[in-house]
Amino acid sequence: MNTQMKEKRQRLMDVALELFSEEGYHSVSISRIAKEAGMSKGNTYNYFKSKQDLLVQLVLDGLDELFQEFDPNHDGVLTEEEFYHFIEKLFDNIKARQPFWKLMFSLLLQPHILELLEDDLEPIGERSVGILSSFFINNGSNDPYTDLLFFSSLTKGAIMQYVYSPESIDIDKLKYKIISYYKNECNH
Amino acid sequence: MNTQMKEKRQRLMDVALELFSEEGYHSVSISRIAKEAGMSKGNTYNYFKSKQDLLVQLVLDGLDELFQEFDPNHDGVLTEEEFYHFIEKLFDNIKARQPFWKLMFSLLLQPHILELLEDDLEPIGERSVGILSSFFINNGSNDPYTDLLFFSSLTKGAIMQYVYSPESIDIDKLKYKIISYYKNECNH
Amino acid sequence: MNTQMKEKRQRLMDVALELFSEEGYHSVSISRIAKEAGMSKGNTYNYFKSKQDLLVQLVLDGLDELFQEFDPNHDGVLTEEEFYHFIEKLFDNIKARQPFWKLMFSLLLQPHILELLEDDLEPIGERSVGILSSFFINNGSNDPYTDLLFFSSLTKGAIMQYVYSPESIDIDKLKYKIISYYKNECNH
Amino acid sequence: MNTQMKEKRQRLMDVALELFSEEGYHSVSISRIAKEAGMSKGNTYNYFKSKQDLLVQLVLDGLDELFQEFDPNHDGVLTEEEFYHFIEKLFDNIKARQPFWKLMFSLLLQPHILELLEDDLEPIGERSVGILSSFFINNGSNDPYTDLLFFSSLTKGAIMQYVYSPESIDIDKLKYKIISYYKNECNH
DNA sequence: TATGAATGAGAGTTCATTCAT
DNA sequence: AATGAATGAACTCTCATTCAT
Repeated sequence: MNTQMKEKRQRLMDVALELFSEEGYHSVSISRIAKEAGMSKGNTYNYFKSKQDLLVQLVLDGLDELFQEFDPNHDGVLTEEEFYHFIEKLFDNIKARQPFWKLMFSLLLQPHILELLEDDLEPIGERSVGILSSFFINNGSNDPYTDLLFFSSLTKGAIMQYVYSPESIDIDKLKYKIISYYKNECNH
Repeated sequence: MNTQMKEKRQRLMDVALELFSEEGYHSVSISRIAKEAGMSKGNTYNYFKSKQDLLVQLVLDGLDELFQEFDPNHDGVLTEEEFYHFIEKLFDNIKARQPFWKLMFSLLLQPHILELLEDDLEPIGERSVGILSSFFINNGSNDPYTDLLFFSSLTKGAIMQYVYSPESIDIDKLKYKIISYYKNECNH
Repeated sequence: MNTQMKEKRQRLMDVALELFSEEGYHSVSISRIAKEAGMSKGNTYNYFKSKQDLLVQLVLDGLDELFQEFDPNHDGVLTEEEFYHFIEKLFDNIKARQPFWKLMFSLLLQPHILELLEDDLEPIGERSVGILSSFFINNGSNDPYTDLLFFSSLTKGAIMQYVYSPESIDIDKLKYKIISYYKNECNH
Repeated sequence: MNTQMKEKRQRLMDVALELFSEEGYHSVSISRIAKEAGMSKGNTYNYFKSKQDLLVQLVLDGLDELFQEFDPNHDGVLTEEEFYHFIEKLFDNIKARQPFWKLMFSLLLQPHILELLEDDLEPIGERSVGILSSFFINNGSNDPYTDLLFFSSLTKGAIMQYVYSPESIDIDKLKYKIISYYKNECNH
């Protein structure tokens, strides 16, 4: 695949991400995506073998980008400092890639679509669970599983509120409160 | 509307809630709902004047039930005890009415659908914001807005995780951790 | 059929005539007619065996009324005075029974519906042709057929214009002009 | 739009004109038109964006053709000779384009459909009224409005009779009688 | 006689996908 | 690689008609 094709493929994905996240997967037609990406309906099938495939690639690409940013490339052990840094980066990422997160969250609630991604999402989930559990254990938790649940509730809820109505949320204050919660030794 | 009709109407709503929440509003056709409810497609229009109307009734009915459980019929002031009680009841409700919450959350991420319900949801939202803000202020918060965000992130995230995969979540432990977080005087 | 039934039947026909003529046969549903006549959808089938039957009865009834008014009960010979009187009465009738004429004219252009009425309409047509042809012959016409065409064009066109937009037509002036045309000896 | 597409579009319009005029707009379905035009139902929507649009295009196209034939490109003043010529051409047109006139007349009696075309038809009507009124005034009429009504009744009635049953009408004789009526100085 | 729930066929329309060009 | 006409299945919704009550 040459440069020009890659560009077109990327343009399709950009447009699709924007539209899917704003209007929903089912409400956006292939011809609309094609038109807004400046190409013909039929030609999209040279880049993605179906509408669903486009969605899946979208998510996989998004997850890849996420990895590149978050993959600590280390032994899977999080220091306290790295944990705070992780939170900071997570919130930065949400702000920077709002449409992607919006799409992901809307898919989360539609298991039938999500099943297509299961194989790709599972290792990510497991790895995160592992790393964070270890972190909580290392920090003296006697119920790391629940601590993990609490943490992921907090972050998922924060993300959801932000992608749903970013203008009415002061996401930075929320982030600081979350960080300060974990810094507060009461919780150790 | 006699008993038999009420039953059929209810059956339609039950089926629709189940399917909408599992597969998404757009993926479920009226004919499918009709078939699973054991009647003809056309007949559903004797009960709901459109597919959208069915969705709206579903949500409004669900919210009504919610009110009956939560509307404390009081002055809008929450004591600490009532606040914990509220959390308890909220989690009970989520467990008891998982499909409804799943539907609500999937709608939350589809603004175009949500707009239909805006008028009904807004007063609820505003009321909750008012009551909870007052509570945080009364309990010594100097940033009730962020406290509210933190609280609603926690609960929304918890709900989302639970409705997405109830079998992999120990929702009770999470609930206790949330309650104990607020009981812990560190946060006062 | 007792009095009450006749009344209901008549009410249905009145409502149907009004609606069909204003909105068109296909645009008006049986349930709408039933509702506006103050009865149930199903019950209309005790009075007319189908929607089409209702239409046909409507037209036949209307034609009957027309007969009663126009049937000269004489030998089929029109004097000049009777001819002018006929025109006068025709225009009176159009003004008095505008919906009926509107319906008739809209059916005229839909042969497939009209075919159902062919048997009933044919004798009327033939009789009129006969009487009017004789009249034109008696008055010195050497092409009674064309005179008849001219006359029926005039009257049909006048009716059509009137039923289509009665408020923008001074039908009386038109009537007088038509009569005076035939009184004017130039045309003999 | 290339030649082949133009042909198919034209074929659709031809079929639709034939069917609409014979059976009425509401009685003819898009699938029927598609089938008789030899294409799939869905494909018709590549040529017309709705059934209504097809109808409107049909009428507008027909009116355009009419204009090309009738628009004298002059100052709006009709000489006597031009007036007779206009009648001749009108009757020629009716013979040549019977289905179009049949459709137009059937629409005339269905106000709800006609409203769609009001904006396009109004200027034509007004222009005709103006030109013909002037003609009657110039020819010594002291009631041009009624003369106009008389004239348009005659022509409308003639057209209607012809499109309704062309085989039973000698339209040429009727035309000559109309012309000779206006030539006859009695009417001056 | 009267009701209106129920049916089933069919309407207009959309759209993912294919395919000839 | 690129186009968009063409397909066919599916969609929401309507309505004449029937039938149990």
